[in-house]
Amino acid sequence: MKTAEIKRRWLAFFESKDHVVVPSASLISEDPTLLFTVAGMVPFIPYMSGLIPAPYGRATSVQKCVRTLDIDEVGKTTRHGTFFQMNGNFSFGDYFKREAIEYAWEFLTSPVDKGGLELPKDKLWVTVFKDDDESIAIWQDVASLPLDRIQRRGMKDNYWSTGQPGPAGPCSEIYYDRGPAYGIEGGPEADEDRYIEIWNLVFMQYERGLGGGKEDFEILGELPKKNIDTGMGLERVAFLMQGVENLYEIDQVRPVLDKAAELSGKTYGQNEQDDVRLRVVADHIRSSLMLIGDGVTPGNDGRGYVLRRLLRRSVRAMRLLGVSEPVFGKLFQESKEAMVDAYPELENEYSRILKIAIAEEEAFLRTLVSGTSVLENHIAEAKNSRAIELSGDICFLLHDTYGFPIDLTLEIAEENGLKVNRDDFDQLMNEQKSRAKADAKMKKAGGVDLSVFAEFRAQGLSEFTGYEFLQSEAKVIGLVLDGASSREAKQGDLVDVILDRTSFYAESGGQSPDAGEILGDGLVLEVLDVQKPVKGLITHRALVRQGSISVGSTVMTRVDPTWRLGAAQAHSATHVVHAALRQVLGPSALQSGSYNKPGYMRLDFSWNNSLSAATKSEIEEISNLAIRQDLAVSAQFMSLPEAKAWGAVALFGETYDESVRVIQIGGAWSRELCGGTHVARSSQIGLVSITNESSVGSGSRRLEANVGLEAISAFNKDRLMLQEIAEQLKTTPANSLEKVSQMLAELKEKQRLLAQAESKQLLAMVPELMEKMQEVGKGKLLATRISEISSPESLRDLTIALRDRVQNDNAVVVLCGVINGKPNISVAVTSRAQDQGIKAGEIVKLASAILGGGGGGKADLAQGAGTDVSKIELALAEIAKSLG
RNA sequence: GGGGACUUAGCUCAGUUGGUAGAGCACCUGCUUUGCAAGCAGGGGGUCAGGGGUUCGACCCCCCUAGUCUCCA
Repeated sequence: MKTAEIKRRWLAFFESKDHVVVPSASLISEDPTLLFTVAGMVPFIPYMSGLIPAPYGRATSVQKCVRTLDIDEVGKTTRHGTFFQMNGNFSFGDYFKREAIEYAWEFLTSPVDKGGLELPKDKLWVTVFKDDDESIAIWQDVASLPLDRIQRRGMKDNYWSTGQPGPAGPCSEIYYDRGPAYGIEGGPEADEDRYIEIWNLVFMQYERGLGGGKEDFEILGELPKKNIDTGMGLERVAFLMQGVENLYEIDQVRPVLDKAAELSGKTYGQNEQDDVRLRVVADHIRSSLMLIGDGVTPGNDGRGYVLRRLLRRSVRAMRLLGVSEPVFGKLFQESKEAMVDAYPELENEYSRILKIAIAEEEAFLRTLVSGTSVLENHIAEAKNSRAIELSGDICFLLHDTYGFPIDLTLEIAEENGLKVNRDDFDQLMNEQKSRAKADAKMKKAGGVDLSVFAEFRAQGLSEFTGYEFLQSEAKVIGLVLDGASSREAKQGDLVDVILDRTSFYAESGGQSPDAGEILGDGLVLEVLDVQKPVKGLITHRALVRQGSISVGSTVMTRVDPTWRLGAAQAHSATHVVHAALRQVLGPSALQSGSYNKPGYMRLDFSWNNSLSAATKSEIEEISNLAIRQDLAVSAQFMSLPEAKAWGAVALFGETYDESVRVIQIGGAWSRELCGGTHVARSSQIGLVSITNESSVGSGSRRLEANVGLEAISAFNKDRLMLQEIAEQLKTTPANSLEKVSQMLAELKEKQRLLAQAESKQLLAMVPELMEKMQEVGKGKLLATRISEISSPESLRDLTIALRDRVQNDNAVVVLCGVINGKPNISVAVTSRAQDQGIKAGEIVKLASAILGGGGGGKADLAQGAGTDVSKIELALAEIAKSLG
């Protein structure tokens, strides 16, 4: 049975059992502490923990997941994949153990023509928590399983909790017996490779307290609402049903593996090491495809870095298989075709996905080239010094600084007959890891407890009136002082205010929060920040200026109209610039983040090269043209599929409800899903002026612009500056540029002429100075004072010129000159004199000490300076004496 | 978020404990020669990313800023 077919059956089965079918959430987790959606239940966590009331009693989903913790195990085992799909059914205070077990058994064992999977009953085993007699009874009753196929296991295997206070409970797992060829008898307790876990049923029934980790804690009591959370690994079931050996050989993955084998000329199944590499490629390509599809772009931190690693590991594995040409085009094509049945949206996204993948492949091939040359240098060096191994710090340097993978270092070193000090490398690697971890620990201390907001959220959603109104009458639902709920806040308090409705916009979608006041009878609060700590709940962080505020009272929210206009201008400008950007660069230039506040906007987007000045001007021009055309800006609510059919741009990492808000500027000219506040017509934006374009890491660029009045005042500032420059140059602003380049050219020419004249002058002095050359001891010495010299460089050049005249003799040239009122000395020694043990550096040291300063140099040339001009003759005499 | 590194001629890059800024390619001139990266001789081209500091003296050491690469969390 095809993987996509198992998925369809799953959803149909639970839909028939009155479950709401919830589409897979994005791989980009809504929870900021998680990089990715790592399990099927992640999107339901707020409902499980009670933070937000569940909108339905029972639900089902097939959730895309990415987990990279065991990335090094990929390809080596049957069941470690970085991308996988988790089939789940969930109950929020609705059904419990009996139904959960009944549904699971029915789905697994009912005949194919009845919508089930028809797994043979005698191959299924079950584990339960050791004290959970209730579950055992249900299993016997529902499935008529003999007791010897139900195994009791302890806390470690069959008890679920998050590791922290909150819901917890026993679980029951279903296993499939692959048969005696795969291991010993004795059930999952004995061999988890023969008996493969396919489904985990979690019965959340207790509230757990503090305590160490996942095994040692106190049970506080029963949960008021018991939940069911189950997860069936889609890939595992698929590989069992498809009669293949592991998850890399299922229909959604195998074609990539085959293509990689074809490209490398390898035959799968002949060599274990090559097989692992082929599986790594197949797994990583699929994960990358899905991640890019959900809007992740390669980067050097967070999610982007995980994706980059997956892509680069694929390139590395291909290279170890003997392929060094670019291959992503072919591999991604296979992966897309294998996945598109289950995820049709991949078809539309594919050209964007491929572009991003190929750009990363090219970038990595470049770093491999430069890394290879560094490695070759070190190998040559090691061979020259007859070393037998490459040191660990060189391998670490290659990995850490040049991004050159250790496996490739090992391979290439081996080809050159060198070993690698792997222990030192691992040690350095661990040091780097603990550094980063220690830092993360420090930063994490600032975590906020959101539970205080859960009770307010349970009373309902905060209504946002700010799209239509700047002011709203509202009732005070709650106050939070120093993290604790409070009845009242007095003058001077900094308080979080929760209202039943508000005209204040909370920070989201890149738009900064509204500023303004909350007013009441003798009451004035200055609103400093507006946030949504929990989905659906708006809090106002405010300072009580006058009077006091209490729960239950009626207040008026008043947004500062000037602030709001500025914010709306900036946000609409962001949409306009985004549309212009895509018009110029094409649809792959997708916004990856934004920030805007009155007068300023910032837009991050995926793109590989810096923008030329012409491109920037073009974007700016299109933006301002759209502003001048006075396009209508409208907002309307519709379903997500409707919005997508309209071609509205959805931004990744944002989560959208069933009903989404689409902002249009000039109809189809710009359509984006957005919850922000906007101007009514594009002309109200006034002006957009791009100030800067820069990189935020490889593959990601940032545009910044001034908006409205800010743009005009920035222009004014520039104009004033240009005027001042023109005045200084005694010309007009229009002619300033020409004047400056003219002046620079002139200056350069003058400097050139000056240097020429000076060197001519210096050379002219040579014959005269040569006459002062004396015989001292066995050699020649020229030690004299120069009257006219302008710089230490000239003094040096002259010294060298003189030495060159006697370069075949045993000779020393010493020149002293006064520069800026200080005595300078320069000494040059011919090679024959150096052979006699004469060192220029020592002569300078001797002289500069007499002159009251310092100096030094090498054997052939040295320079120094001092403070006492009157000592020059003495110093020269001492030099002559020392050489004589 | 934390670390490592890079930025030198139009291009690719050397520059070894701070003391004369270099090579190859490209360019210009001349000679030789008429083809597959031609040869020979000569020549032009540098705010050593920008700014500050230490020093008699900084491409080199220290600090800041910008751009780029890279690893780890």
